[in-house]
Amino acid sequence: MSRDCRYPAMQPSSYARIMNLSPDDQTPPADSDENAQIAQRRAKLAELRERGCAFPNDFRRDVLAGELHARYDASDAAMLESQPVRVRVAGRLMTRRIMGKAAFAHLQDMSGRIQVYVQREALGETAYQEFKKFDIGDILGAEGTLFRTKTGELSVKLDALRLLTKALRPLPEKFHGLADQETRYRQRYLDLIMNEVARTTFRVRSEIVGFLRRFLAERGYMEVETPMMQAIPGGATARPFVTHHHALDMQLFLRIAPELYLKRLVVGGFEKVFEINRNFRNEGLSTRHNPEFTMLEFYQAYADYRDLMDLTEEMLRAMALAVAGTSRLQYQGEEYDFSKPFARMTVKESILHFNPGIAAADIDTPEAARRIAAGLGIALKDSYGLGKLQIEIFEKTVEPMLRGPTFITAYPTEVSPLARRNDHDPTVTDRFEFFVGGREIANGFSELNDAEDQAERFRRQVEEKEAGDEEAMHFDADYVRALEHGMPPTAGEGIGVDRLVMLFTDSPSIRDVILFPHMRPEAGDR
RNA sequence: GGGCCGUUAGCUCAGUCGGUAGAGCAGCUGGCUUUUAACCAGUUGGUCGCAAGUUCGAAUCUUGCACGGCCCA
Repeated sequence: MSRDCRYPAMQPSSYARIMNLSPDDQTPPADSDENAQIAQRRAKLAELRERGCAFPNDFRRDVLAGELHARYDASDAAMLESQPVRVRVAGRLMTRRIMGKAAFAHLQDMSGRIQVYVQREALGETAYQEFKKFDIGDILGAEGTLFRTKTGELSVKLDALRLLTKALRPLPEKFHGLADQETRYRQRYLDLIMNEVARTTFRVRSEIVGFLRRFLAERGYMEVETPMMQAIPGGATARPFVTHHHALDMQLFLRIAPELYLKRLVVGGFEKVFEINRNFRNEGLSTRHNPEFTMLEFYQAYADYRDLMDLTEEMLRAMALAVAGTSRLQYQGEEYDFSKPFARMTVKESILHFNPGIAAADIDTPEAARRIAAGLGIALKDSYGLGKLQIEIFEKTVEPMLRGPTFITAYPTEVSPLARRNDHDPTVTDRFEFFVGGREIANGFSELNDAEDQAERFRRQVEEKEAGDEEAMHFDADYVRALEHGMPPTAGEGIGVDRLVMLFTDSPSIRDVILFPHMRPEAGDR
């Protein structure tokens, strides 16, 4: 590695030609937030350009910071001295302490940080002066020998150091890091550079998604991808985003769920399928809702909702151990134990359990349930039947109370247009939802495979849509046709991946677990 | 959609009763060859979110708007 640039310097004129700049205007136009520090860095970059070595790409590292710590943290100073280890590391300059003719600095790469020791004597006067012009945030390549400092930190004594990428903007302050929530979301790269918590959160997210894929693949499920753009949005009750296909001159919707396509695949003979992908719902934003969010959906023929509850319990218990390393998850000051059997209750049982003042008769007729719901201050529409009233009461009084892992079963048919009716009580479906910390994490059911019943339920949804319910479903004739070809008895489930990641990373907001959460445009961007 | 809170230097934050804007970090200059929030001395840097209003005078008071946070629907 040479400390000088290895390419002959270009003439300013040729540089200007390449960059398509006029000779008088070799610096890009200043942004509105330019300041003296950025100007200084631009000047340093311009100098590098003059020398023809602004953005080299010939440096190759041979080890990561984390690997060095893993291998040599146990080696003492004498061992490192007697058996010298040469290393080439690269990373972002995060800290620097210059003491005259020598300096310490930390380089940060994807695995962590390693301290480097820069001496004028070792580098030579020219390279050392270059080093002093580097800025926090610059990307450097360094080569040297491992040693341990007086205070015991594993470090690299450098004999060569190069600037690989000039950073034009200063990083946030080293001690407090980046604290502003808005900037953390809008400029996630800064959050990731500065905050270990952010890096950990998204590594855990990646581990969870990887775990889910392996867990399902090991059990014979096949991963598939189904349309994100759909002519008829289906599979959930939600308002869709609308877009337009120009060549076909037709309206398309971003999908609100993959469900109907995955079940078409079960009809087609792919009897165990899953998809991990984005859904889009045109709703408000909150700490629990992002317009696009990630769902796992999986379907299995010759299974019912009870089989899926068992599978879910096994999945989450194994995930806790594999990802968190414990079956006791800490979330926002509460602890949830995934090792014990998960609680199971029906909707009606749970309402009675958490409302000592409500008797079974109070939620068995529409009139009584309406009185109870109104008494709870719930806004009611005339169209609400008994099932919808029960669910409103459930969501208001029961959901927030479901702290530990809990399955709720027997959802009213009225609010479950895609689920199979219960054989003994046709007013409810063979469906469950799974809750932790008062939040719905999963939703699964024995699928409705009666094409005629499905057609009837679509018709009822269309009536509600025509009555003004923008979330009600469309009639999907092709889906009914698919069912008419015969779908084996099937169970299916959706798991909200973002909410799962929130739980596993102790994140209070869904924005903390989505790399680039949706934000309103910044002022001046519109 | 409603309520409350916030927006001041690149970053983290002060700013009293309305009286011409501050610190630390970062930057710049100088010193310092085992530091680690390095240290010592000096120093640059501001559309006080935006726009109106009140006032002799507004970061500060009022109104509206924008963006964000928390809570509620």
